Parts: sequence; C-alpha cells; structure tokens
Amino acid sequence: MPGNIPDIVIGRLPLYLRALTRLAVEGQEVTSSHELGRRLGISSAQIRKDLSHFGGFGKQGTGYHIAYLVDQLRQVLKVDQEWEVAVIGAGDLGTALLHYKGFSDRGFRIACVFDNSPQKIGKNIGEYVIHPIDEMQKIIQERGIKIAMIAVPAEKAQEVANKLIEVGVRAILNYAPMTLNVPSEVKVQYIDPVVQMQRMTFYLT
Amino acid sequence: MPGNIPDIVIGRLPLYLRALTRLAVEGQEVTSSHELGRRLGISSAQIRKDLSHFGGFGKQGTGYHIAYLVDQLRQVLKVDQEWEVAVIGAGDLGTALLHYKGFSDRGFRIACVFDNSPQKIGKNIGEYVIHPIDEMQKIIQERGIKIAMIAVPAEKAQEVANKLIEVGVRAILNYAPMTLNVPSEVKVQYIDPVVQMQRMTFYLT
DNA sequence: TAGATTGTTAATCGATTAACAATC
DNA sequence: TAGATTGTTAATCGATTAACAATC
Repeated sequence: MPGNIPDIVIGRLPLYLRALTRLAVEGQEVTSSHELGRRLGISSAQIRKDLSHFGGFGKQGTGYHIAYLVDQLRQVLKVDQEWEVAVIGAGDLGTALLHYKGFSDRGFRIACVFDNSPQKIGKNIGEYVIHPIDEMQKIIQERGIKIAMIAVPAEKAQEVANKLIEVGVRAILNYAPMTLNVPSEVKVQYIDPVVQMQRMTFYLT
Repeated sequence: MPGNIPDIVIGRLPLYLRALTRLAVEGQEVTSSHELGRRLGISSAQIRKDLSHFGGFGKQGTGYHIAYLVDQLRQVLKVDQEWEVAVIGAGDLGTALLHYKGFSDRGFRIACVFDNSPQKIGKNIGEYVIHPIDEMQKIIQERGIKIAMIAVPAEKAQEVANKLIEVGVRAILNYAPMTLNVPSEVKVQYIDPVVQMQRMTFYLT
C-alpha cells in the first residue's frame, strides 16, 4: 500500500492524529471533516480524500467517531507501538530532548544517548547515562534501533548519519543545519528553526 | 512582488541559502544549479526556475557566483538585517534556544525571554534575565518586536499567541504541539518533532 | 422523513520537468 | 571555436477542489 500513497498525504496524517487526540481530550466523541478542517486550516474535501486512501472511517450524516479514527490512524502510521529512539549529541538540544515528556504517548521512547565529550560521558541526564560515541554502533545494532535524532554540530552530522545507517537506522530526525546525503531506503526529516524563521521574514514589511 | 510568488518557492530559498553558505565556507566561489541540486536532492531545473522569480543571478556557461547569490537571497528573504526575536517559555526548550549560537549570523537575535513561573522570573539564562509574562506585551510593543518563538505547554499556546498578535507580532515559530488559529496577516511555522517522526514510521517495515 | 455528511469522480488548478535558444 | 550552463517556454504531472449520489 505505501507505494501508491503520496508522501504529502502521509505528511498530513500526524496533524490529523494530533488534532483528533486533542478533541478527544476535550471530551468530544464525534467530529466531521468540516470541523477538523476548520481547526487545521485545511479543506474538508482534502481531509476526506486523504482518509479515503486508507478506508472508509466515517459514517454519512454523522461524521467520524474520534476514538476509532485515532486508533486507525495510529495503525496506519505504525505508532500503535512504541519505537525506540537513539539521541546523538548531549548538548543543550540533546538534553532538552531527553527531558521532553511528549514522546511516550505518541509512539516513541528515547532508549539511549551518545556524546563524544569526555566531560559528558558517564554523566546522567534524568534517567539516562551518556554513552561514548564509540559504543553507538554496537548498542544500536544490538537493540535493533531504527530511529535516531541527530543533535550534533553540522560538521559531524553526515559522518554520524553514515554510521547510523550502517547499523540499520532507517529514519533520522536531523537537527543539524545541513542536508544529509542518504540512500533512498532511509528517511530523513529536518528541524532547523532558522530555516523556518527565514520562511516568514520574506512576508514581513 | 510577494503577492505572485508561490509560498512553496519561498520555502526553498532558505535551503538554497544554507547550502550556498556552506559551499562558501568550504572555500568554493562558483557553483551551478546542477551542483546545488545534487547537494539538496532537488532538480537543477527547479532551482533555476525558483531563482528566476527574483532575477537573473547566474551567467550562462559558468553558473552562479556564490557570494553574490548569497547576498541576493539574503535581501530577498530580508535577512540582510538582524531581527529581534522574543522567546516565550523558559523551560528546557526555551533554555536550549537561548543558548543556541546559530541565530546571529543568519539574521536573528534573541532579544528577551518570558515565563510565568515565580521560581524562574528574575533568574538568568546566559546573558538573559527571565521576565514575567505579565510584562510580555509591554516589552514587545516598546521594542517593536515582530517575531516570537512559543515554547510553552500546548494548553497555553493559543492564549500566548493571541497576546503576541495583539501587540504587533507577525511571525510565530510554534514549538507547542498544536495548530494555532491566527489572522491571515500573521505567519506561523511549526516544530513538533513527534509529527516529523510519525511522518517516517509509516515507511518502516 | 429531512438534514447532514461521507466517499468518490471529474474538473480545475498549480507545480515540476524537459527541452532548448541564448550566450558566457 | 567547443563546451557548459543559464533563463524561459511548453508539456507533463500531480494535487486540490467542487460537486453530488449514497446513506446514516
């Protein structure tokens, strides 16, 4: 199925899931493509079209049962399980990621953290011990970890990525401000706050 | 000019700028749409088309002079100046943002930080003093700040955004995991690492 | 039943790519 | 000159939207 579904559709599903979860927390049980669209700034037609790639989740006349749709979307996105994630880099950003409480109920759990600084190796951050980067490949391979977050300086990011891919990592969230070169079977997502701010300044007067 | 240029084109310019800056650091003086495209995983035709919206920056047969193109892109994106940015929320994430050194040479400077916790107000983070959130509107208005980063819990994000917009903020980088409701003259960009990871798990076997 | 909303088809809209004349 | 690469046009491709029959 993945083969014929546009990536741009997959990209919106997590937003639907997030908004639906929020509606559920607010105590609502049923919603419609119109209501969801209004909340997300997306047309109702697009939401129905997107969802229709995966099946008929709604009922004519009434809409979508939120708990059911959440469950289905979790299955589609494969976050009805908990993925172990490795964090590379224990600077300010790595530390913030380790402290972040928002991963666990959305399908992810940070499993380990690595850094190359002798001052940091062996130290604790919350419940985590910082491992030396030399042990990165061994540990990731042993645990079968498929997802990593790169929070190292830009100059080291490509090298780290290569090593991760070598031992089976297939999804990388890259916080380093540079484009990574990876084989086609590896997915990369980027977070660079400066890029996102530069996308807005153009519109400022 | 902004009116007729697709937003998706604007979205790629910061990536071009970032890659070009990197090439310059590596000591290169000239590049081509092919080389840039290879680095970014974008077709050369698309790069030429995107740039052509703003003028002819290259020379047939030779390509683009990097320093010149960097300069032009900075002007287009309006990051040939330094924008003051307000940070709302001084938790782990806010702290990481305040410590981050990568803003200043790309057009931004954090000007002030706000939090509502009595334990944090008045404390220092690096060179910054944490201001009470009650002073947020006054300070932002006085300084004429147009850009803010929201790093508060999801439940508070909409309220904070409303207050920011009230006093003139026109660009928001939202780290809270929720979609904001804003008037059309305000730009919002989102950073939610979980959303980005959920965009990759779909493709994992 | 009357009203509401889905899932889907066809039409529209917009973005990407291919190709090439111009020219450095 | 020969080779390379731009800027631009036209063709292709893909995504969004409008509309509506089906039906809860």
